[in-house]
Amino acid sequence: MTHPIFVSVALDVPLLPPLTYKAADGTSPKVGDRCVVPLGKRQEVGLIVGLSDQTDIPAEKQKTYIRLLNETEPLGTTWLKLTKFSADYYQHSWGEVAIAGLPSFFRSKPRPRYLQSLERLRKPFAKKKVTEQQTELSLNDDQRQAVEAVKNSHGFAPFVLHGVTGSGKTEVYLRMMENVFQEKPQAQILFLVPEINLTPQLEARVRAHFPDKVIVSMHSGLANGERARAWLACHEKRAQILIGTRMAIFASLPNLALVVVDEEHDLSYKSGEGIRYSARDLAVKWAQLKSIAVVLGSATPSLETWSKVRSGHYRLLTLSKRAVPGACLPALTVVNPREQKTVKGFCTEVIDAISETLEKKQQVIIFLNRRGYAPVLTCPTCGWLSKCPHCSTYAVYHKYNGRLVCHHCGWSSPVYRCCPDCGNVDLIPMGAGTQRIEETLGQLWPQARVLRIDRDSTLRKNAAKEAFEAVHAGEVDILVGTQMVAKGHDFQRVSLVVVLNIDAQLVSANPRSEERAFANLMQVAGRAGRFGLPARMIVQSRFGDREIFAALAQQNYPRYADYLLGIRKAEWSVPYVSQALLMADATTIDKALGFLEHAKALAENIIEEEHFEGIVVYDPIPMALMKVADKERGQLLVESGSKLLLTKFLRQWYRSLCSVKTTVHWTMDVDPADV
DNA sequence: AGCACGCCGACT
DNA sequence: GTCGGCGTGCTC
Repeated sequence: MTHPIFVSVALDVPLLPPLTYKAADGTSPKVGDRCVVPLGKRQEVGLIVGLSDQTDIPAEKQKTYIRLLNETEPLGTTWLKLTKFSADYYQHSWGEVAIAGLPSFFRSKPRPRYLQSLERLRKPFAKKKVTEQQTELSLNDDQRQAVEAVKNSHGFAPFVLHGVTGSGKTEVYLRMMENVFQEKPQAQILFLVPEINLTPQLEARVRAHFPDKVIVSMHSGLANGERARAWLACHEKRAQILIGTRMAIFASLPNLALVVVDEEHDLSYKSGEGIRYSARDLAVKWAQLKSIAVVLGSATPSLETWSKVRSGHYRLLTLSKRAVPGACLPALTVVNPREQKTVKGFCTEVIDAISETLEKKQQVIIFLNRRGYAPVLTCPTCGWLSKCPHCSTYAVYHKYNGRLVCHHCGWSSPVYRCCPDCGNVDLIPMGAGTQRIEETLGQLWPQARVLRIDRDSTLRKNAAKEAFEAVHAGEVDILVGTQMVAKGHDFQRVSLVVVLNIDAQLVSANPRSEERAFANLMQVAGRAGRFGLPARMIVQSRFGDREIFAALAQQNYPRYADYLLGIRKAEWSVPYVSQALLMADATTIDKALGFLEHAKALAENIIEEEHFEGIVVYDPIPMALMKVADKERGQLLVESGSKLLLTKFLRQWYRSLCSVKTTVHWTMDVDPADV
């Protein structure tokens, strides 16, 4: 095919297979090149995914591309395979995945001074100052074995690096990377992290360890230009290390030689809108397509990952000891607030422990997974509750700015001076969030320096960084906060961790909520006792006899994970079955459910006619949070013991759904995080 | 997804 | 009589 006349172009349009265009005279398109094409009345950037010298398209429909964009290398075949796989697996068009994964500079029509802009993007990166002094840490046996295992692996090799907080996972990642570079100096490494702004320490360590490598990062906080620059550096092999959040999975890395997914259990790897992909799962796919090693690291791996360890598909590397000399596990106590005297929500045992810790000039962390002052405001006279006018949930009372805020749709209003129903002026905040706990701490220990860390306190740029620095500098005695306090920060003098209000997660209807509670508890436990101080962890819970606390006391993740897997297997639920969720939203729940009923009938037809026995279709139900931002939402679950069968079925079902004429808006979520 | 075409309601 | 609502259908 020396003169391809026709090119097949993937475009960022739903349900559309690649379209055929004529190559412009004198151009030599390659698979992986981008081009600007006419599409109806508009012009779009598309990706050439195929070449041919003939077509079935009638001549009057044939159009020629307007401009071939080949000033950069074409996208590689593995990258094309990865985006094609993602499109098929998550039920989108190829172009939706491939084009949408590009930075806006490469996905939009070239602006007038395109070539100059391209040159500007190629400007070399200034070496970032290495702030952290590199100290060569020696590895313990566990760490050495893990590093060796990856070094000696050949071809596609998925590993799970399981190690409690403080067991030295980061050092192991660095050595693994070092080995890759030793063998192949031009290699590229993809390092995925949950949220980059919460892990500046990690990025700094990677930079300090590899001062000679070009290291770029990719996350949603990046300006368009910066993102394009990082993307191009990866694509043109000038960058060797890419540290990024889930979006980095679609970066072009022609020399990819190792993938690391840190905190692989983290929910932020699953995209919640648009193409609902799991960057962790696609990381494994990347590695498979490239025939390289992938390392999934966590103190509390997801059950999906753990089941693959147990089935022998992933190889387990365990770091059993805390690598920091003198570090110890905190001793766990569970206290029942129903059986003990409480003061403002704190059990007396907790109060005593906090006082003792403060007297010893050590630090306390109080973990509470609920921001705001109070989750709901109520009128004691008539029973009015502060409902969000747009969602089926309550608006949270925020005292510092005197507002009611909906945490789901963002609705906000000044707090009412009196009950809007009966006029009573004494509205009562019910329950406690981080702000109220902060206030209570100030009342109980007026001399203590209290700092709150949650999404509200860290809105301002650098606020989070400054807050964490204050803790490090010892300017804080009690740190109260949400999950944010538990993520990736090493605090020097924490010897007491208190967990409030974990019970909601232990009695939730969502089967995965308990495993997340465990991950949260393990993570926050890891904040204490890192530097040789004997440490305690006290959890206030009514369910002290649950398996979760026995496993937590020993910091024994395998015990708990195997226990949960046993239950899941008996219940025939995830990860032993694969699921997909069809979600519909409309102005009324009846419309949404009506559409889903129709979708169910279509599914049942396909199952019968195409012999998809083994696919289970449930009934449409309103979603747990039925209304969000004035949209009423319903969902329909389908499930199968065979992932392959489910994927095949979904493709057919998706096609028939696309031809349903409806005003109902719907999306499909393959491998949903919550059902 | 856009964007046009098309057929029914309230305005200068 | 037109402006514009969003239902329907197509994009090589």
